[in-house]
Amino acid sequence: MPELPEVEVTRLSVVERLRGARIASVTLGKPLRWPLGCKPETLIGRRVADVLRRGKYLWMPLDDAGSIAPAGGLLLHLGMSGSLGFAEGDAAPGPWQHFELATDRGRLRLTDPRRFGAVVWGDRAADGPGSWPSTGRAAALLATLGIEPFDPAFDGAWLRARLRGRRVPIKQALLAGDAVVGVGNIYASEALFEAGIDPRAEAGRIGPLRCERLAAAIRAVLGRALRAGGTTLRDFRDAHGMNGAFQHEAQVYDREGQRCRRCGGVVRRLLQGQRSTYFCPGCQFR
DNA sequence: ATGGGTACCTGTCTGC
DNA sequence: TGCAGACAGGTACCCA
Repeated sequence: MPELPEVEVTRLSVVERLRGARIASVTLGKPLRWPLGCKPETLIGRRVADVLRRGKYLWMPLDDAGSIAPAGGLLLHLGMSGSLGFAEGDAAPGPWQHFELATDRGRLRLTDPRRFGAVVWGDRAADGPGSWPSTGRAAALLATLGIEPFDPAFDGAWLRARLRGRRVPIKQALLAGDAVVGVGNIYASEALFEAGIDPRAEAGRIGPLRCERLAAAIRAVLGRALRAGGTTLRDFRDAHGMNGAFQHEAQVYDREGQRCRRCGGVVRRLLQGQRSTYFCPGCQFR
């Protein structure tokens, strides 16, 4: 579900409350995608130092509280159907709430019906540079990620260099996340529409000018989605329970058979790598 | 190295 | 009404 805008909206909705919160207990429900990777007791008594985002991951570095335990934090992924929220009162966890971090600032819960999400302990060097995980699974998950789309270094030249030689369709290259992060199935279709590029175009054969347009389109679309509070197709909510509104702004996503808002042609759907792609044949070219 | 397919899991909707 | 099948925002992993 959540692509970069939804993850960032989620982050913004929890960061103030969690920053400085002291962990009192950890409760696990059904297994998520990966095991937590540490004993829950390891977390107790530590404070959440911050809530950061990298791609579609959230990273919560923990103060080590002067304990003998290793320095580290929690890496969260919302998968396809995950969302975060704070439990009200003493409500028992719902059937889809598989992780709870009880703190002195409230009880953070991950709700995730499909359980493609994850919460993973990440080690970081106690005196290492920065606060990101340095070893283990959490570090490995972050290691292959591409550039952040809002990084000033991300532009057409960067994109073109990362796509060079790749023969997969551009839509699939964007989803792979090793060139630029955060673009999922919705925003890949939307960005390609905005850039006027056919999703079937060979990634490595897109010229400099069109790469520039695509990089700009990715930033523009993600920015608009962020300002709209993300996209809520079904279950996405931020931690305040707010829906996103970008689905009303989508030009092609989930609009198969409807009129293109730009040219009046008919929006088409096709399958690429088992995922639906939406595009307008009248506005997008190879 | 790249690319294709499979797998994980559950809910919802469509069509027969 | 029941039921099978398709499909859903992600991505690691295995094999060619």
